[in-house]
Amino acid sequence: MDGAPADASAVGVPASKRALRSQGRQTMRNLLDAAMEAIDERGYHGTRVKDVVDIANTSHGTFYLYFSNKEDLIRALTIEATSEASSLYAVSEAGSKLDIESWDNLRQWVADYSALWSRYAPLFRSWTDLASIDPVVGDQNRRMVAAHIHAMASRIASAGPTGDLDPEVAGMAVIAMLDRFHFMRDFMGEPTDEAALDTLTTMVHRALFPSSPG
Amino acid sequence: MDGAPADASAVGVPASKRALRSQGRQTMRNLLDAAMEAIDERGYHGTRVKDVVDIANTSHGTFYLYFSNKEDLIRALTIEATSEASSLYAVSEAGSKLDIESWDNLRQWVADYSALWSRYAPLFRSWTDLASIDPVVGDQNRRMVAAHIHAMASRIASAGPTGDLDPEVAGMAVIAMLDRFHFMRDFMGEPTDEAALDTLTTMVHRALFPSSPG
Amino acid sequence: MDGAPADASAVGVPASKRALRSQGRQTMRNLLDAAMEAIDERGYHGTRVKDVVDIANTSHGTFYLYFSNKEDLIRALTIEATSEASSLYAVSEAGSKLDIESWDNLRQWVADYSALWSRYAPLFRSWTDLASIDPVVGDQNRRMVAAHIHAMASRIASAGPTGDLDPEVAGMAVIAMLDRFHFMRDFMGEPTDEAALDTLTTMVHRALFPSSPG
Amino acid sequence: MDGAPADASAVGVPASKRALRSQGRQTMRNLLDAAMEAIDERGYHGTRVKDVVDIANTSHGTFYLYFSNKEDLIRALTIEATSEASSLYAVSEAGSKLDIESWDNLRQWVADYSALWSRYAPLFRSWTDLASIDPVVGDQNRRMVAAHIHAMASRIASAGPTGDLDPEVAGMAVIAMLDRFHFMRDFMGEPTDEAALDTLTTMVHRALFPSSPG
DNA sequence: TATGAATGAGTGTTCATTCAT
DNA sequence: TATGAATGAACACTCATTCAT
Repeated sequence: MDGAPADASAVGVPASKRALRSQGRQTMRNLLDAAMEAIDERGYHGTRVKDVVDIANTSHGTFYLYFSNKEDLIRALTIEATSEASSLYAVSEAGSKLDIESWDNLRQWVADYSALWSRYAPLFRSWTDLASIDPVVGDQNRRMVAAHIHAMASRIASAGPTGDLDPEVAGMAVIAMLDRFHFMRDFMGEPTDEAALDTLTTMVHRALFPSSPG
Repeated sequence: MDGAPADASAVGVPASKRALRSQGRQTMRNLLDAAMEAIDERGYHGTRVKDVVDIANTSHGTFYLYFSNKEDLIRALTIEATSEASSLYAVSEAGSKLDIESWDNLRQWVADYSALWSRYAPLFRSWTDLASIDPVVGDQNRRMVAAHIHAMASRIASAGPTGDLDPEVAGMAVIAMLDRFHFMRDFMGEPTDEAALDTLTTMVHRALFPSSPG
Repeated sequence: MDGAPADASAVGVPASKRALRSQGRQTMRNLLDAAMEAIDERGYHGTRVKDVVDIANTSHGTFYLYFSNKEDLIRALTIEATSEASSLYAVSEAGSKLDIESWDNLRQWVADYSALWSRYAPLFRSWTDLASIDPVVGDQNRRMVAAHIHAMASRIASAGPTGDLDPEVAGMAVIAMLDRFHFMRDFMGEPTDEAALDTLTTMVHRALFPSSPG
Repeated sequence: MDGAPADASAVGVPASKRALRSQGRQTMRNLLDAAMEAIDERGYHGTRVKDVVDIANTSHGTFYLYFSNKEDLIRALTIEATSEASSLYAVSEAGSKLDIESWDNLRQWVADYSALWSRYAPLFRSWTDLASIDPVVGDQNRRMVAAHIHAMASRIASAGPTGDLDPEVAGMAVIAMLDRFHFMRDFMGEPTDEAALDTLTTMVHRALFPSSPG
C-alpha cells in the first residue's frame, strides 16, 4: 500500500534494457518512487531530473541507465498507473467487480476508485498536461479513459431502467464527476473523506436510477 | 462573440502601463488572442513567446511592452476568463440566473456553462497546469472554483428537498462533472452536442432532486 | 585574402533565417571566422561552442541565432570552402584556367591550389573527420573531390599524349598528391615554399607528359 | 592475414599489466580487433567504449583491465600499425626491399603499400584525426611519416638521375600520393584495383625518372 | 579475471528577457 | 511604439572511468 504496488517492479523497463538484477530493479523502483514524489511537489514541468535523482539518492548518470529520457520515465509511471486502474473494471469469476445497481456495491467501488486516485494523485492531477508531452502517454491516457467510460457505459446499459440516458454519455459523466471531484478536493486543499464519498455515491446512484430511493 | 468579450481590453494591463491609446489597445488584444490560439495548439508549456508574437504579427520587444513576463500574460487571460465566468452566477434584479429546480432553467444554465467552457477551452483544458505556474493564477483559479461551488451549494441549500445531500459536496460534484465532461469530450475528440447536454442536465437534476421525474 | 573571401557573407545562411541586416551579417561572419580559428587550434572535435563564441566575442545564445547547431556551422564553412574551390576549375571565356600542358600554367594553378589549401587548412586538414559528422558535409566533400578529379581527368584526356594513363586514375592521383602533400608539410610543421611547389609541378608534369623535358 | 599479425599480442600492453596468461592475451586481442571494427564502422570519435566491448563480447570493466583509457587503445593500435609499416622499408640482407628504379620492383612495393593500407584502413583513414587525440600517437605518426619520407628520399637520392628534384620533397610527394589515393578511392566507394596500381606505379616512376620509358 | 551498476564532469541547446536603435 | 539582435542562466543528456562483487 505504501507507494509501490506489488508487481510494479515489472513495469517501465526500457525496451533496450536487459533483464535487471535485484540491485538494478531496486534502483529503478527508487527512481519511479522518487519521480512520483517530485512530481507531487512541483508538477511534471517543474520537476528536474536532478530533483528525481536527489530524492532517489542516486546520480544523474544512473537515471539514464534506466530511462532513456524524462518522457520515458513518465511513460513508465503512466503504464504502471493505467495498468492498476484497469483492475477497477476487472470482471472476477464471481461476477463483475463493478456492480452499480446496489448502493453498497457502488459505494465500495467508489472507495476503490478514490484509493487509486489518491495513490496516483501526482499523475492524475496532471493528466491533461502529461498527455501532451508524449504521444505514447497521450494514447495510453485516452485508451484508459475510453476503457473506463465503456466499462461504466456497459454496466449502465445492462442495468435496470435508467430512464432515457445515453449510456456512453452517462458513463462519461460519472467518470468525469469522480475524477474531477477528487482533483478539486485536492486543489482546494481538503481531503476526500468518507462522508463525501457517501454523498458522491448517492448522487451517482440517483442520477442513474432515479426511481430507487437515494 | 468571436474571441474577445466587449470589455476585454480593460483586463490584463500590466501595472506599469496604464494609459493605452487605441493602437496600443489593439496590439494588446492581438497578443491576448494570439496567446489563446497558441495555447490551444500547443498547450501552455509548449507555447513560446515566439509563437505568440508570430501569430500576433509583432515582435519580441513589443510583447514585453505589454506584459512584464509570460506569467503576466496568463494572468491577464485568467482574469478575463474568470470575470466572464462569474457572470454565470450573477444574480440579476429579476432573480438568480441560476435556477436549478426547473429542468428547463437548469438546461439553459448548462448551455451557458458549456458555451463558456468552449470559448475558453485552451485555458480550462490546462487549468491545473496553469495554477502551478503562478501563485496569482493559482489563487484566481481557486477563488473561481470556490465561487462556483458556493453559488451552486447555496442554490442547492435553498432549493426544495434534496434528500440528505451535503450542499457543498453536492455543489462541487456538479461543477466537477460539468467541467470534466467537457474536457473529456474534447480530449476524446468528440464535440459536446445538445443531446449530451440534455443528458447531463437530466443527471444533475436527478442527482439533486431524486423525487421529481427526470 | 585574410580569412574572409569577398562574397563569403552570402554563404552559410541557415535556411530558416530571414535576410540578415548588416549587423547580423557581421556577427555571422565573426562566428564563421572564429570557428575557423578554433578548429585550426583544436580540431573540430576539440572545439566547443564556447571556444567559438569566446573568440567571436559574442554569446552562446547568439551562436544559435545564426546556426541551428554545431554541424550547421561546419556545413556553412564547408559550403564556403567548396564554393571557393570550384573556382580552381572554372573555365573562363578566354579558355580554361587549368591548362596542364604548359609547365608555367600548371605552376600557376598549383600555386592557386596551394593558396586555397592554406586558407582553408583547418578544414582540409580534417576533411575526413568532418565528412563523417554530417551527411550533408560528407556529400558536399565527395562532390567536390569528384569535381576536382573529373576536371583534372578531362584536361588529361584532352591533353597531348600521356602514354597509356587512365585519365580518371591519373586525375585522382594528382589531386591526391597535391592535397596530401600540403597536409604532410603542415603536419610535419614545415611550410610549403615556392621551391616545393616547383618540384611538385615538375613531378606532376613529368607523370602526365613523360616525353616532354621536365 | 585476417586482422591480426603474428606477434600482435606483444604490442599495446599497458605498462601496469605485464604478464598475461593466454586467456588474457586472447581477451586483449579481441578488444584490439573489436576496436578496429568499431572504428571502421563509426570512426574514432563515433566509437564508444561500449561499442568496442559489445563487439568483443566482454564488459566495460574488462576493457579497463587491459587499457588504462581509450587513448591507450589507440596507442596500441598505432604501434601495431606503424611497426608493420616499418617493414615496408626494411633493408634485407640481400638488399633493399624498396628498389624504385625498376618499374617491376616499384610495382611490387606499391602493391605491398596498398595491402598494408587496406589492412589498417580504419586507422589510416583517420590518421589526422587520431594524431590530435594523444601526443604519443601524434608523435608516433609523425615519426612514421618521417621514416617513410626519408626512406623514399634516400632511395631517390641514391638512384640514377632524377633531374633536379629535391629528394625530400619528391619523397614526400610520392608518399602523399600513395596514401591519399587509397583514401580517396575508399572515400568515393571504389576499390583500388590492380589497374589503378599499375597507373600509379607508372606515374611515380615517370615523375622520378623522366628519361626512362613509362 | 570478469562483470555491470554507479558516477559526475562536461557540453550542446533552449528560451525568457533585455537593450540599442 | 516598435523592432530584432543579443544575452546567459538553466537544463537534459552523454560517456569515459571507477568500484563493489
